Formats: sequence, structure tokens, C-alpha cells
Amino acid sequence: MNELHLLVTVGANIRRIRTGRNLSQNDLAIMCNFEKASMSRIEAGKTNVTLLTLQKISKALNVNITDLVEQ
Amino acid sequence: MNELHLLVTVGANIRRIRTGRNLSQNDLAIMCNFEKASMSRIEAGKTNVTLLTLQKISKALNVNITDLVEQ
DNA sequence: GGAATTGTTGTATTACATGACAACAATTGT
DNA sequence: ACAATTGTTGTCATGTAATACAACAATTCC
Repeated sequence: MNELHLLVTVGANIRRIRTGRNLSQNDLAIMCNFEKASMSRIEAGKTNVTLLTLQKISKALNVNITDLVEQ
Repeated sequence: MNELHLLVTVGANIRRIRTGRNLSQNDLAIMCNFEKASMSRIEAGKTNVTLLTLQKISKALNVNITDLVEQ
């Protein structure tokens, strides 16, 4: 497992929690004030997301950031 | 508390763990393959660090990323 | 006090995250 | 099959993270 695996894991965590809330990528993106395209790339582990972006997502999903980054 | 508080918290976590290991900023920076100047700014909460940077630091400190981001 | 170590701040370059918009693909529901 | 929704990918502009180097400040130790 390389260091990029982390991004995939975080993306999968976000997707799991989002779908568990019956939200579309677009719904969540709007709550975070960004584009659904960005959410798609984040969930796919294609972007090296920053802490502040993670914080926006965690607030929108009402979870702790630790819930998003845990392996 | 604004959204930037997270960066300060993460920086404080890194500093606490680093000093607990008797490492200088320079020591840790070298282990992470970056400059002590970057470590100083990260610990001060002045940079919106990315996940991969957090991962480098967590590996160098031998802790989980969750240990760095928890409030 | 002086030297060495440690930490901070400034500046410049490069790479990439963010944000926006559009087009297309895949999925879902009828 | 069709339409609507949902997700993916491409491209561009802007901001800033990462990296590097240097100078300075603060701390520690003799």
C-alpha cells in the first residue's frame, strides 16, 4: 500500500457516510460550498485534500474529522 | 472559534508529540523530507496542510493521523 | 557574555488544490 | 426506451501549499 492509499480511504469514508445519509455528491458539495466535480474527485481519492476542505466536509456530514481519516 | 482553529490545534498536537520525543523541528522536518521552516509554520497553524503532508508527519512520529487531527 | 542550537520570518519558484463551467457517462425510475 | 438524476472527466483561472534558501530571533548551554 502506497502513500496515496490514504486519499482513497478518506474518499471511501466520505462516500460511505454521505450515501448513508442519502445525499448525492451534489447535495454534499452544495453544503460545502463547492462543486460536485470536486466532491467526485475527492471521493475517488484523486485530490490531496487540505485540512480546511476536510473540515468543511466533516461539518456538513456532522462527524468528526477523525471519522473521515481513520483507516 | 473560527475554522482556522483546527490548524492551530493540529500544529499544537504535532508540537506536543514532537517535543515528547525530544526532537527538534529540524529533526522532524528532516525525517519528513522538508524544511524546518515548513515545520515551524505548520506547528504555528499558519499553513492549511494537506493529507499527504499530515501522513508524512504521522509516519515520522509513528502515530496515527487521527492522533494529529483530534481536537 | 559568547557559541551553538532551535525556532521564526521573508522571499521566490513550482506544483497543485480550489472553484467554476461544461460535456459526457452511468444510474435510476417510469 | 426515455427522462431525470447522479457521477465523472476535461479545462481554465486563481490562490496557496510545498519546497528551498537565507537571514534573523530566541533559547540553551558552556
